[in-house]
Amino acid sequence: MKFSIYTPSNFNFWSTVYSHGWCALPPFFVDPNNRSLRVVLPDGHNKYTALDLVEGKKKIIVHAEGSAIMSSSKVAGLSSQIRSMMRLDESFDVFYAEAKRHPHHRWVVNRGAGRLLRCPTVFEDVVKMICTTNCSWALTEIMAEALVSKLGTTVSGNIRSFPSPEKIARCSESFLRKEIRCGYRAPYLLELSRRIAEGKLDIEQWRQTKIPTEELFDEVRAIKGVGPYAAGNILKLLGRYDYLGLDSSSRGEFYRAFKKGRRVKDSTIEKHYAQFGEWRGLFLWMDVTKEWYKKKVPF
DNA sequence: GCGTCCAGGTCTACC
DNA sequence: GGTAGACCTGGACGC
Repeated sequence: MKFSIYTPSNFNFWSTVYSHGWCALPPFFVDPNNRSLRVVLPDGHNKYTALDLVEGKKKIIVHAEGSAIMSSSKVAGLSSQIRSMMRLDESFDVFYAEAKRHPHHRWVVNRGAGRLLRCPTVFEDVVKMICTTNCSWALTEIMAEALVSKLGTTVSGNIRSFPSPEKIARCSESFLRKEIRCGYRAPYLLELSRRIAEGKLDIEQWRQTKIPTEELFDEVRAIKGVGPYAAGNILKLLGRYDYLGLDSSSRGEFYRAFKKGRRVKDSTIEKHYAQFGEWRGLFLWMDVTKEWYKKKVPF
């Protein structure tokens, strides 16, 4: 079975898929032969649906495995999750208007960049973000792969889901350290998962909340293992771009692009991006990833 | 093959 | 409020 999701005129499928590293972390899977992105979406209590997304003309074509007809309510639920992941319901008009004003950023408009792919759940985004801290990207991939292969639910064949908070909450700290290879991050992931599983923390409402960004930043920072870098980037996935979320690679890219490789203080970087107001974090990310669009985005 | 060193963010204790 | 050291892993490097 297949169905379609119509997209805004300034949406670019592959620029969104390759907007950052998430598409390389399971259960996401980019199939270069079929030019598709596989996603695994939660679908009720401990049930999951695997879907292949393909770029269409002004739409995303969604292929579901098998020929069984889905109910309209199920299609609506899956479509809603995909719209959220692809950021289809957020307005980027102001962002693109600002990008047009700066010759250095006109490529952003032409490439349809700016929408950052996110996971079906905030929980998956936060866990993966913690797994990016203080390690190489290769180790992040190892941790994500282990979470899915050892704790995920089998959907079909070798396709597995990202584990639920309840599934991680039932693990021992030593299992997370040794089998998932998340080392000292184990107690952080355990505490987060247990608080959510016990109903003491609801982070899924972060995508809808109207509270000021500073307050939301403090809430995100209150999670153990989430410092300024991780919180700034989690906020970007929540549609708030007021924080830069600097790490070694984004600092390095700034030094290279604007200071001829010379190191400068973070406050200098912050001053540079202050001109972009509430979009500053996204403009920083555009500068960090500009070269990706020439090298990494295949389509 | 083995040992050592380093890079990568965050937390905690201490000043 | 600022700083130092610990946390853990993979990779690079020298032997």
